[in-house]
Amino acid sequence: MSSATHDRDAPHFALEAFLPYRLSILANTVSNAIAREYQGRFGLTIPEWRVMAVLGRFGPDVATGICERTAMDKVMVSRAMNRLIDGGLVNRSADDSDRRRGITRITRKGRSVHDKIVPVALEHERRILSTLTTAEIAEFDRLLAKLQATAFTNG
Amino acid sequence: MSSATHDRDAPHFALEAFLPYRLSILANTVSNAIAREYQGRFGLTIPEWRVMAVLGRFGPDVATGICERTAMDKVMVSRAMNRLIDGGLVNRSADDSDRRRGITRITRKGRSVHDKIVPVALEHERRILSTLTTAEIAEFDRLLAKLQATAFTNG
DNA sequence: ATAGTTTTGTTGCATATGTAACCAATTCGG
DNA sequence: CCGAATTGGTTACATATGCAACAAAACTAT
Repeated sequence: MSSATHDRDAPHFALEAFLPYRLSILANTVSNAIAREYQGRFGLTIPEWRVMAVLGRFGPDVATGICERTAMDKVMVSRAMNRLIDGGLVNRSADDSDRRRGITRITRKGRSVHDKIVPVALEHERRILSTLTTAEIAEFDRLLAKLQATAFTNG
Repeated sequence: MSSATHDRDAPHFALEAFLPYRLSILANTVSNAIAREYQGRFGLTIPEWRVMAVLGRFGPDVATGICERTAMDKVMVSRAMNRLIDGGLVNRSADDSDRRRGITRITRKGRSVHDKIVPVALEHERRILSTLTTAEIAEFDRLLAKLQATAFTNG
């Protein structure tokens, strides 16, 4: 039978139910909202914020270390760090024992910005998750981790 | 006490546990894998594929309609459609009752490509979800929908 | 020592994407 | 009807991003 959906023996495909599509939409919606907020209130992009978050938590590190902890490639990290240096939020000094490496550390100003963003970020997360019960949050967390593990394995 | 994590009274923030970060990583991992596959096997980008999917399912439509059904903005849709026209997968004819509107329809060639991609897409989705049980898939689906609903509301 | 390889990070180029300006067709208000 | 606002879609420009080539430093192994 010929229905409103235009299929003559065609395989049926519903984009709006397709997991990669839905994941992409949700992640982009969330990311864009956060990006606008960080940009507006702190003048930071998301890559910059990720670098700040890692430096703020783990202390001085080299670009390669930041790459691993942020899942960003080295080009993105390099550019984000250079913008942060321009803004005076971090500084970099050569590692004397290996002068290819530049050790980046957060500045006092950077620490101050970092400490202002963290509560905003956590509040944002809380707001997103506020639609779920505690049990649902835990479950979503668990499923996300499971998916992430296999996504990386296959990719 | 001063631990390995570099915090002196600083708010603690764990990037790897931050939901927006995790969502972004997972969505990008999945999207990139799919994008490579569609590009390699069918020469389509993801925006192009979304347009094809909607035309294939709902039949001829105008760009504005495609925008709504794909959650892409009109610039992206315009560009994707023009590339599809260049490739001969869709064609466009002016709507005589409103000559601003261009009605896009899938061609025979486009339909053939569409019908080849759909099983590949579904198989990809199946593989991603293969780590979850049926019940978990249903639950993840439900939670995703809940999150999506509020994300759009707030955003 | 020294040539070849690996590591670290940057730069160049090509592509992707969003915002805003824009053009053309249509509708709306009087 | 006619000028103003609206709508459908494209183009221009500014950014963002990924890949590959690169330069410099440091290893490796003879």
